[in-house]
Amino acid sequence: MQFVFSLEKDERDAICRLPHKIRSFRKGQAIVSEGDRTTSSFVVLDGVTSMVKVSGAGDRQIVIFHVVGDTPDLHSLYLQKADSTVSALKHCTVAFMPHKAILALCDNFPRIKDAMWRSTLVDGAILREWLLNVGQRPALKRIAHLLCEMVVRMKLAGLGTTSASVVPLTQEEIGDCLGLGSIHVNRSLQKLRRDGLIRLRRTALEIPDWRALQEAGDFDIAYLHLTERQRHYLEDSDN
Amino acid sequence: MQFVFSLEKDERDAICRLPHKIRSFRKGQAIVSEGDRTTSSFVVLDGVTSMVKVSGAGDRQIVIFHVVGDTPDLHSLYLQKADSTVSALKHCTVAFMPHKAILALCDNFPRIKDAMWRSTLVDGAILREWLLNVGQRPALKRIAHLLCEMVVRMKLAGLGTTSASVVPLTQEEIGDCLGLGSIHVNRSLQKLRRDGLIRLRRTALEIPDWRALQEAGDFDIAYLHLTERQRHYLEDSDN
DNA sequence: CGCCTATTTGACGCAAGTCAAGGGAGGTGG
DNA sequence: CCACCTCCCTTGACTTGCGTCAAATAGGCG
Repeated sequence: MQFVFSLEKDERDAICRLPHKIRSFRKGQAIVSEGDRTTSSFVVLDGVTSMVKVSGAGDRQIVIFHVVGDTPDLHSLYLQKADSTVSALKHCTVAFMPHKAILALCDNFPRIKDAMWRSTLVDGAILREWLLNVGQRPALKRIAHLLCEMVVRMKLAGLGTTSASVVPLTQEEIGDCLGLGSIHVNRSLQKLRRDGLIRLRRTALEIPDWRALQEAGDFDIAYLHLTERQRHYLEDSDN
Repeated sequence: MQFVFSLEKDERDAICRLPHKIRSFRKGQAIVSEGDRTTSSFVVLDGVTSMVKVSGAGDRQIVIFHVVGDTPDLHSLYLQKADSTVSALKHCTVAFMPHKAILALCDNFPRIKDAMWRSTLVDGAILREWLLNVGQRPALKRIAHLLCEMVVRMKLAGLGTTSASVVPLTQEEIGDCLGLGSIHVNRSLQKLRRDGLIRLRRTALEIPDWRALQEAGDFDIAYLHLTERQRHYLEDSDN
């Protein structure tokens, strides 16, 4: 997740010099489809992407989302065939970089390779927490938890703060993240509002009491494995 | 997952020459606990391990299991603090290898590093499928799916076949994998039996019709990202 | 202004959870 | 070798969180 920021200037420069092709995607458009064999990975320059899997019955599960600076399909470096679809949650622009160039870069800059590996490991840690969330927590906590993660990760990407942020998901999409129906999501959100834990109007989210929401969502930030630098960034920008 | 088998002899030898300490764990014993800062990773030599997360309310979610040849906590190489607990599902023996030695090995044998990275990516792919399973599929399919994955992965590890295998989990543990209560697991297993999809007596599992069970569980093996070699191994040993 | 998509509300049904109480199979010790 | 103990598994009765169907309302945006 935003692994770039744990690197030194020369390393970041090297990444920027990678051959790349910039493309934009409309909301809902697929960037990589399940079953694809890709020869390049991409970094999100703007917008939010979701990784989705579909069951045989046609039900959709969003397994993770990514924001500016993230590299959603880095795993395609080693896993030939995509096992899920990455698509744009809102209008996105991304930069594709050929696998070959990335691998060559990794050879020249071992620390970049390490940072990339680490970033895929953090995605794994998020996945584990989501599985706990979906498997064990009741709807209200699930939603609160998702909101917490979203706010933190958006803030790390320079979008919004802990007290005022944006939810780039429709209620149906929230349901697809959490294994809930959209109607139930709606009613649960209303309860969160009634309890004074959030104020939410359309996509604008306000959080009157950040600590209270974290508790309601059983949210412990540890699983995001933030670096020293990221943790400071969070604290410093906390009003 | 069993990344060793995609390597050449000299590479495997180098891994075997790693300094290591062998230890055994009783069923239920923790090998790594959430919050631990470890300085070594381990490979499973015998038995089955589970990675578990616990919610604030005390509910347990098994997020992945590992069998002989797997390296459950390779991610500790880059993520200092364990975000989940790894424990023995049955009596286990494992070999601990210091991080330093592993990293040095990675420098000398880049292909080992790649294989290790890849193996953590496959774990991620399994996680995604589990999230889909728990989030979207009804209890019966969830269980059938889990059984399918278990049988395949055990078989790859040289344990059991597609038609006769062993389930190293109690019904309660199956429930913890799937976000289901143990009573419901019990009733669903009975339905699978009534439908002739499985025969299960204690831990001994027989599968009369492998294809039928796969369909019942909406199981598509693609997400395991088997190597050429693994795929051949599966086919060759099919009765 | 009017269409389209997202949110909201209501009524009803069901899959899965919970509580409580047997039953069986292995292991252990006397 | 039997008796007991301890896990698991099984069964029954009841509850509930969440899903589903259907229809109304409310914002964006062309």
